[in-house]
This record gives sequence, C-alpha cells and structure tokens, in this order.
Amino acid sequence: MPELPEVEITCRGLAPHCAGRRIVTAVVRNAKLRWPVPADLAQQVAGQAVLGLTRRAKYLLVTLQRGTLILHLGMSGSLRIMDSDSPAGVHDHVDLVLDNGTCIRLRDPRRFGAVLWTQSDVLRHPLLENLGPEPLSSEFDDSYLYTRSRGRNVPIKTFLMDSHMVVGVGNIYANEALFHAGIRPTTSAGRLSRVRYARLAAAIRATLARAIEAGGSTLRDFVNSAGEAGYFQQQYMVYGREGESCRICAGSIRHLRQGQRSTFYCPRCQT
DNA sequence: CTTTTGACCTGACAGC
DNA sequence: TGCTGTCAGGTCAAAA
Repeated sequence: MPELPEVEITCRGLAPHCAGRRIVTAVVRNAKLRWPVPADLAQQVAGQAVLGLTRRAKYLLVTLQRGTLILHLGMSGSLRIMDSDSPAGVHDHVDLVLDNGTCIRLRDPRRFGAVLWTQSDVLRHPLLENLGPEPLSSEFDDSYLYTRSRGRNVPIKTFLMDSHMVVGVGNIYANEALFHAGIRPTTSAGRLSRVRYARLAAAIRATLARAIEAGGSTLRDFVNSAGEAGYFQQQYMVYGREGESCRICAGSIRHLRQGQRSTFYCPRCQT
C-alpha cells in the first residue's frame, strides 16, 4: 500500500490518536521484519509519552521522551488504531499499546516493513542520514535534479526511484509523473535538459500532492477502518494500463521492465 | 564512484 | 481442486 501519499495519510490519521498519550508497552508477536525488531522494545518504550508523529521519506517517526521509534511499512504494511484487546490476525506483528486501551497495530503480510528504536538523533540514523530531499520541499527543484543527474547514465525512472536522489517516489508515481512530464522512462538521466527537469519536478510535486488530497478524502478513516477502499479507484494515466488507450492521444500504452519493476508509458506523449 | 543483481517474504491470480 | 509460475506499492547489500 505505501507510497509517500499513503504514509503521509497514515501519519495524519494516527496523530490525533497518539496526541497526549503514553505508551504502556509494546507487544511483538513476530520480530522477523526487514530487520529484527529490537528484543527489548517493550522495556525501551514503556511509560514514555508520545511527543510527536512525523514522516521522513516513507518512514514514520514516533518521537518519545527518550528516543524515537522508526516505522516503515515496506510493500504490504499498514498501521491502524485498534482496541488493544481485539484479537490479532496472523500478520499483526507489533502493537504499540497506549494508555487509553487502544494500540497502534502493525499488520504486514510480507514483512518487508520495519520497527526500529534509536536514542540518538533520528535524522542521523544510517537509514535516514543519506536520503535525498522531500519532493514537496523547496529544495527539490529543476536545479537540484539537473545538478545531481549530470554524469549519470541510469534511466530517468530508475534515477527518480533512488531514495538518495529524492525520497517518496515509488513505482506508481514514478510512472505517473513521467507521463505528466512527457518524458520517456528510459531516457538517460544525465541527458535531460534543465527545462525538462523543471517540468518533471512540477509533475512529481503535483502528482504526489493530488494523491495526498485523494487519500485525504477517500481514506479519511484509513487508520480506523478495515480497508483502503477507494484509493485504487483513482484514474491512473499509465500505471497498470498496458494495451489500453492513452487518455490524451488514444495511443496504446506500453509496458516494459526496468530493473525488476514494471514501467508503463505512452510512446506518443512521452518522448 | 556507478550500475546491476539478488535478497528478504506472503498472497493473489493465471494457466495447466 | 491443486499445482506451478509470475507478479506485487520497497530498498538495502553485495557484486560487477
């Protein structure tokens, strides 16, 4: 489920449920996630007030009094507010139990997600310190992309999905943003002009912002509810539309594989 | 340094 | 029905 917009929506959805709360304990049913969940997680977090909930890239950061929880949803993770005594499903691996009888429950079938704990400056954590800028920040613009891409021969889509270049652009939004920018996903990143990067930066910002808005309206109860209904009903321009007709030129959408990820594009609109 | 490949996991689905 | 193969929203680590 999680590209940047969904992590952002999750963050916004959880925040009011955490505000002013204290963590009573942590329940770890399965510690085998992307990295092992710290064995002493419960002792580390017990009794601490939740001071804030923020997002950096696709990481959710739960600021406690004496450290920070780093949560990642991987490919299949979700976080929901539940009654702490409600029965856990097979893929409900971790609960952060709050002092009002609720918990934040991590469900993650594929277990590519993560729950980590640090007592140091979280932004200096090895997983976070070398990340690129947030795509919705002012730092992310044509000049940034143009400068960082010089000398790079990777396809622009691969370049965009590299979190050390810019965070939060997953496979769906890389495809969609390149369509909106009129750029062929296979183009070498180092050969794109500044003008084309200006169009691309704008397309990325607009695509992500629109998705967050859509998530905000269709997933308002995401954190509390049973599902993510509505999110996928949005109209993609290219993603998953192989062989269907382009919504702009009516040409046939093509599919190819870059790395091990699916790429979709319109050969007429994207040059 | 850059680029490519493999790895981690489960579930859904197509085709036989 | 049941098996096999493929694919899925991420991203690190190792190899080339």
